[in-house]
Amino acid sequence: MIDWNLFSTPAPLINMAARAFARLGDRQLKGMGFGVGHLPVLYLLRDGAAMPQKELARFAKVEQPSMAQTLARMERDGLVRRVPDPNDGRSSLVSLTAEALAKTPAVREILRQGSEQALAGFSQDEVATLCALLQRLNRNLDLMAVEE
Amino acid sequence: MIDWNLFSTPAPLINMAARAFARLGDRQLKGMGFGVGHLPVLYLLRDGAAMPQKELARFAKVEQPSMAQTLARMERDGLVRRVPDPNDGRSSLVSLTAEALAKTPAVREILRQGSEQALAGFSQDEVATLCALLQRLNRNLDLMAVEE
DNA sequence: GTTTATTATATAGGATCCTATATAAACCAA
DNA sequence: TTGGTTTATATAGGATCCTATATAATAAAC
Repeated sequence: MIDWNLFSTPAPLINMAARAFARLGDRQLKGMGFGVGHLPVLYLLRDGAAMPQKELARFAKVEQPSMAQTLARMERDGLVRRVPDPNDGRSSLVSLTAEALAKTPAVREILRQGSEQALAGFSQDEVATLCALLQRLNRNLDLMAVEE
Repeated sequence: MIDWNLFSTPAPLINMAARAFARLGDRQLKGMGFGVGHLPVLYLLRDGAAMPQKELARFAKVEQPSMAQTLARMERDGLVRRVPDPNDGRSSLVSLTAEALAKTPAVREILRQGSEQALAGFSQDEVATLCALLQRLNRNLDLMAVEE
């Protein structure tokens, strides 16, 4: 029986960590013109690929309107470009601009350093354990979202 | 060397889990007139206590303006009440209304069930390990936030 | 081939969070 | 006591996410 305690149950701990990661990430990426919401897009289009909004939303696990807004902000800031899909008049193919693409290695390095610092004192086994437990948790949460 | 992969590093897994928890929580609490942002407030004021906004923000680990907005929405919805602090003219003491207070046991039960379902298949040891690792991670993140 | 259903985006409205800054009360030092 | 600092809230502006719904183009059915 879990007690009504903010620290003995994973959800509040995960919420705190997610907000801390977002604050730090925004702070570190700000100078380069990025925000944490851009990261899944940068990751998915890192090799210069183009893909429709729908795919980006699916891989990033955000709802379609969330991705639409993120892409609108990124387009406004010159980070992505949309070209009409020649095979589907409803769809556009999104890709990073040359400027954004050029910055992805630096973003990657910043994230690597941040992750390293956040995991200071963790053994490789502990990191692997944490990731494995989080993956199992995410699978359960995905199932709960589907049910009814 | 972590690779540029969304699933081998804790941050994206934590972000996904946090959003999944928030979606589920909002869905389950909606019928009772609550949202996930209310939870730290409900927890901290669960015994009928009154405390200033500053304390609520500190314990919930959100910035003061975030707590101010959450309380404004909760006051608008009749969930909290503010009375001027007799000892400090700048401050108000926030407490739950009788209606909100009456619902906290049901909220607690809904959260308990949700947590149980999210942790389906986890042994008690695994839950404890996950919480311990998350607590260590949060301590590191707190340190990183302080550093300049 | 027209009608209907599905699918890709867009828009509306709102919750939750953030940073930066303004305001007002309280405290403290001269 | 007055003037400067600290402290509690409030406000402004914006990012990220959500649900619900509208629009437009494709696909499927008849």
